[in-house]
Amino acid sequence: MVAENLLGKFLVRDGRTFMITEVEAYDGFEDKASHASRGETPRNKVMFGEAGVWYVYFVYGMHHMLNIVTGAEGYPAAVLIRGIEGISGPARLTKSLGIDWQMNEQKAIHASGLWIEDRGIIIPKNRIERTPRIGVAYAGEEWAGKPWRFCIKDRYLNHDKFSSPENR
DNA sequence: TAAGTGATCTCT
DNA sequence: GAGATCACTTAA
Repeated sequence: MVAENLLGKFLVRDGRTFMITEVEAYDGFEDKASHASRGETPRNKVMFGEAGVWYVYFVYGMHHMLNIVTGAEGYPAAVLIRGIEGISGPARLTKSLGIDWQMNEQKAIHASGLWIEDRGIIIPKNRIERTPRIGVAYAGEEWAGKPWRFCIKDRYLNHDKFSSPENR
């Protein structure tokens, strides 16, 4: 799965690099927790496009969320970047990196100012925690219960709010 | 634990 | 057009 492989890669923004520590997958037409589950709309159309493109949207009247599109063209899938080294929480992440709607539909390449680098770090399976996704209870048990959230179990990363997943 | 906040989607 | 909802955070 693509989501799991993003752990340990680096998010690069304006010359600053941050290791990705927490992600969630949203996959396919059936996934009731995904914006794509009710068909293509102006907002989610980027999820249906090519992989390697940012999907940024605005929720709760104040927060931007950063996702990377992963599926094949025509198949809606994306990974929500929920946390990076030193920062936990998807909205805090976008806020501190200055990411907003302008990044939506941009490619994750150097020219866009925001991209992902593989520096050869491999996170051992036993340091990866799998849990249900956060904040998607509305999707019903079947989909909200899917263990599609991945984070690095490392008490020395994200120690500020690392225990927040249990709070749900 | 609840309120804040506004874009987006669904239904009139 | 109106009303409900929401892949969250913060302060208490």
